[in-house]
Amino acid sequence: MVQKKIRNMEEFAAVSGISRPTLSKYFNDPDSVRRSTRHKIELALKQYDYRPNVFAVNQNRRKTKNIGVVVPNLADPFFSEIGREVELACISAGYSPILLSSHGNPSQERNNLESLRSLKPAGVLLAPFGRVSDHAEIESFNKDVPVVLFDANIEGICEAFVGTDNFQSVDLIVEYLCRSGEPPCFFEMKSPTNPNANKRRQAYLESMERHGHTPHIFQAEGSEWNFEEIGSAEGGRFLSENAFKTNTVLCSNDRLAIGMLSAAFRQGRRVGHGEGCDLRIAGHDDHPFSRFTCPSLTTIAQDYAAIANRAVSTLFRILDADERLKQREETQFDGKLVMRDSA
Amino acid sequence: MVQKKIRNMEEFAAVSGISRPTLSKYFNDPDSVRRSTRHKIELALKQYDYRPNVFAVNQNRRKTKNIGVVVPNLADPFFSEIGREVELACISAGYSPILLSSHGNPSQERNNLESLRSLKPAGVLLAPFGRVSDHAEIESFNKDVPVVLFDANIEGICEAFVGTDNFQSVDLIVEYLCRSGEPPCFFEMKSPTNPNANKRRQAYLESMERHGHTPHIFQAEGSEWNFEEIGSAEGGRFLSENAFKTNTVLCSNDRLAIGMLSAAFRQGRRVGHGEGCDLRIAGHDDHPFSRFTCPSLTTIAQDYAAIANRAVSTLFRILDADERLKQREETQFDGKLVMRDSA
DNA sequence: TGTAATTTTTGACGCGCGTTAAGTTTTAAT
DNA sequence: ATTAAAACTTAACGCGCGTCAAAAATTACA
Repeated sequence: MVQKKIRNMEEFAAVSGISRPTLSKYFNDPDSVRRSTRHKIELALKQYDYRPNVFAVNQNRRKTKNIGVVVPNLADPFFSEIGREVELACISAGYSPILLSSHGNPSQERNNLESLRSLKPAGVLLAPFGRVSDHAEIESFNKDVPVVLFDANIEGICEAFVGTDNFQSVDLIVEYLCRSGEPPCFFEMKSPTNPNANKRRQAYLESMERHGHTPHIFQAEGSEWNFEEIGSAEGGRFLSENAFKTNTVLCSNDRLAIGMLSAAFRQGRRVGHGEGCDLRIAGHDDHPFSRFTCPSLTTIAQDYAAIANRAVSTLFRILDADERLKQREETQFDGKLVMRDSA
Repeated sequence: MVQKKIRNMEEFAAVSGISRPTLSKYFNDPDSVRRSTRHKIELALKQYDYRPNVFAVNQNRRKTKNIGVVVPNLADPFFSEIGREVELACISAGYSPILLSSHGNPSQERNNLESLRSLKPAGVLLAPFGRVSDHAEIESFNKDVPVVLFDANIEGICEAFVGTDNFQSVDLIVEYLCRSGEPPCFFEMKSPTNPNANKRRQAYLESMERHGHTPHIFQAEGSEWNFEEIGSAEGGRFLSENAFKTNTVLCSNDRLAIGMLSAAFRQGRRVGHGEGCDLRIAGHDDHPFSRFTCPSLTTIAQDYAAIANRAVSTLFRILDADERLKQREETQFDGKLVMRDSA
């Protein structure tokens, strides 16, 4: 069944017996044509595999069916996971996601937005760096294309933010740690670019106060993305110097915790809450590898799927209504405590 | 300095004093115009930030400046690393990489190639699943768009393949393990889809024979992408049953090894080559997390950058010459032994 | 300074599709 | 059967740029 190759919509109109404007309507929205013509078209589509030329289609449209998805670093499994969820949600809504990683480089974030501009996306889902992001650029971008932030919030910018409630989640694990042993110290990066890190520190301070304990914060030098390395080197240093005031350390995120666990192992420390253990380490994020650390890492699980879906649905609400939200929305999902062996 | 917004090349021609066809030539290849006009254009570009409309540009071109990059699973750090290297190499060559992940799903690999078709890419860099890839589809795709395979080879298909020489790398680590202790058993998935896995098994068999030892292969059930889980569950079972014939296990890849290390830890086994250790575990790939396992993982490092750069340069050689290679090329880089604490 | 080679300009057509306006057919309802 | 609404067809224009041919301008070289 060798069919004549269809070169354009004109030719497809000829073989399908449907006029070109109607076909154009159909490809724009299959439900916008009469049921019977839709059947005719789809029958013809099976015989002759024709697809509208993507570039010609988008040339005239002011908005495309593209959704930009920008994450700070795909090498971080957290973002590859949530990026995937977001991608899937976009596809099932009939949009084409374009996933861009900023490779841990804030200036790349600007580049990515810049390239997205020329792709005329209908909307953008952005997980920003935070403090080091180009706020002005993002704000200006949002004027042209609706942007929904996820994971990391930038106060007052863009249409909406979807993430995890760090105050709830940190309080949850602090409460658990206090209840089940010595109150935790807090281990983090010295100058985190990520706003979540700042919130977690704040949440730790408030939570400790609420539970009537003295907070102890330990900060690691370094500003790169190699958190494991930093957790291992700096966390290991604190450990070997016996700097921590209690036998329990809450790390600002799992990657730091993974590094610290490796340092603890090297130093022969017994980590965990069981018999013969003298150190407890906990994290935050439920990193895909946290189940396989030694010992497995007690942490907070963020609801990846919920965050991704809410971010996407919020964006689509804007796109469907074809107007911006009356008011900026912030959604924060609860984290869940994942009790494993390390604390 | 509020400049009039430029809407198209016509208007930019007006304000820059250069004719539209010359501008078109310039944007196609800046070196194709006279030096002085190039300067004029670039001067004007700084004043009025104009960019050619991507869609209009690509509508008429049969080939675009897009390069498709397809990897089986971005959630695997190996692929996010190598994907990044490939992206950077494309950008520095003036192309626009489009990174697509198949999310561990072979049928998604076909979908990705299908979507790429409509983007008329100049070339594609594909890390295929291997056995479960749609060979016919890939071969047919390669007829329209030159494809260079990397990481995983499919015999005789596409223009070229770039990867690691598994026979060299496995021999290297087998030799090391034999020299420094008991000869290794081999732990792998029962029905790996990845051709590298099969080569590594074969390489293990040959290497053991060469060194005069009896090979022992242990295979885990399961066919998913959660290698750590499988390594932990199945590898842990073999460990607890004392199934391994020697005290040394070479895992087919680091992710299996990471899982097995966690199982060994749970069982209280002392892993390593030092005093008081009764088990050695080694991996392959130098996964980003292998430095932070407990103990740190002895493994084989693949030369990510070399593979990525060679794959990209091979593709560009085809694009520049505008003709296919006379003969299919295969390049295999040597792996390097990374000695850490686990073996 | 003259001539040839190179580069640019002018003018025009085409790509494939979105979109509109006016006319025609089909459908649903009276 | 009558009528209005809904859906479709026909014809045509425009989008922004690639590309071509012929004419004009610039450069290189002797």
